[in-house]
Amino acid sequence: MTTKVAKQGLKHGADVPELHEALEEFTASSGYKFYTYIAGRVVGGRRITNFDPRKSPLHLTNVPGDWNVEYFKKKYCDHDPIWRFALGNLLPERWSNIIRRFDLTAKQHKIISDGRDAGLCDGVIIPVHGPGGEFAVLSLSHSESDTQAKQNVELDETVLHMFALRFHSQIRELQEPEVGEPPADLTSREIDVLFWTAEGKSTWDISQILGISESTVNFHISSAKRKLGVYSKPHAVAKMFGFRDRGII
Amino acid sequence: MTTKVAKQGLKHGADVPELHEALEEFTASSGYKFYTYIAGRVVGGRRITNFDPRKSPLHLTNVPGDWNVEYFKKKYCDHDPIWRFALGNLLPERWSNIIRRFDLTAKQHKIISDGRDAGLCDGVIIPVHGPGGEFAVLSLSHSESDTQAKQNVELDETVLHMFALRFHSQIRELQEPEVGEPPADLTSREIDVLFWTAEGKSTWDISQILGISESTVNFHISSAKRKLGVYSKPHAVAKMFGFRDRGII
DNA sequence: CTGTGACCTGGCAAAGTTGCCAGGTTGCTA
DNA sequence: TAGCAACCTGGCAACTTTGCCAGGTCACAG
Repeated sequence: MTTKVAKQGLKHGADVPELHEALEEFTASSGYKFYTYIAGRVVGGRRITNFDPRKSPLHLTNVPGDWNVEYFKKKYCDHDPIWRFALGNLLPERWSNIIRRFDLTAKQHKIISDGRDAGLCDGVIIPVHGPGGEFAVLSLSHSESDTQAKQNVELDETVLHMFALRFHSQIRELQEPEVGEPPADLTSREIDVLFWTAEGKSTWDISQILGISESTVNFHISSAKRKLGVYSKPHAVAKMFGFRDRGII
Repeated sequence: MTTKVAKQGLKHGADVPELHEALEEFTASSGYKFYTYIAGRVVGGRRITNFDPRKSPLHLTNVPGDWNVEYFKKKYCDHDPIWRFALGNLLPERWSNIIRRFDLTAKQHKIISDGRDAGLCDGVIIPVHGPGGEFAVLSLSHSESDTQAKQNVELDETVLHMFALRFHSQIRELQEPEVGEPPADLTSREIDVLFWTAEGKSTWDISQILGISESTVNFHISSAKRKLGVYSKPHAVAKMFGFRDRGII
């Protein structure tokens, strides 16, 4: 399995159904049985939304039954050690390694065992982190333990990782096209004041930090808001962090 | 160049000088001349600080002269299209492609041309995103344009990417292992009100959107702020999307 | 049934923000 | 040397937020 495999089916400009098909094929060729891909944005440290909380995160899976629905309904993601591992780490890891390496709570053992009952015995979790809390996981698994299962002999976690990154990168292009908005050309001082605003400082605090008057801080904040096309500081901060804006200016 | 190359010198438990040496070797074998690796945490959308915000970001480079010092001193990172691209994207990209694909401002053209004067003519930027705004870039470059330069014929951006991810993953293990606060367990209503706050809505607006009273909106915002340990809405908005926590429980 | 936590409502004073006005300095470039 | 953009300052009225108080309903678990 070479790096070429990691790109299979990921042709430029593919739509979600085409990408889903590529995921099916990749899973099969990797020797795993089940895949679950979830993409969204981390909120409050452990959950994810599709940023707009009225929608649910993007969810592609071939796990039978209601496991994935139940998982989020019961807020398993708040405690699941595998989910939590993915949220805090960058590289793929085998479930068995995570379970072995950490001392799990009773609640966590129950989640693992419920998963086994649903046919998810062992597998690999691949985290994908992006800007502004963007987050996705690709979870590949089967119903027997890794040692029993016949995996692709050339299987390398690196290749799984590259596929996940490329797959997610294509998905995110389809999520928020957001082409219309001209990017704001903020001055360094405008970035300064918004930065400290995001750190929780009031205009008076910022005037002391930057050694300028409170009026000036207000002036720069107003300019920044005007350029960003917003009418409140939280909105300006959110936009600065690039939640909605993938521009480079 | 196979996936094995991406792991060269990255033996488990290596310290920063050993990793630095591995980076030197990898750069040489890749056919590039200069490397710059910067790791930290994104603040205010476009700048970075160290994991520990009191220190400066981790910085490993062999670029001669004061270019890298000047770069941050002059706040080039606020506008540099290559830096901004890395902040907003997941996959490696050639500088020349970024410059070609976007309409740059005069300020941005000047940064590129200043870089050329410092001997950084063309190269590739590799972004690495992590949880809670964790961010690193590996920039590999040379003093001639890509087409003129003699690169490793087997060079594949995928391999550069894998090296960067593994390299950064090792570096982060060496940073202060537990800087994180426990993640805030926000209720869905608290997430709702912060979401609409981030969208620029006032408490009155939100009361209309959610069909509750303004007092209730205030109540939920207060609860969320208390849980997040902050005293302003902009700070809460920034923090809700910027939590850093590496534990799994 | 009692406790717990999420969710909801109202009011009020102090503090902070917003949007507007007017003006000034500095450094660069045409 | 004139123009320009970034940066800086001060003031003021209208508005919003903050942090506190008091109280309520509802669903669910021990």
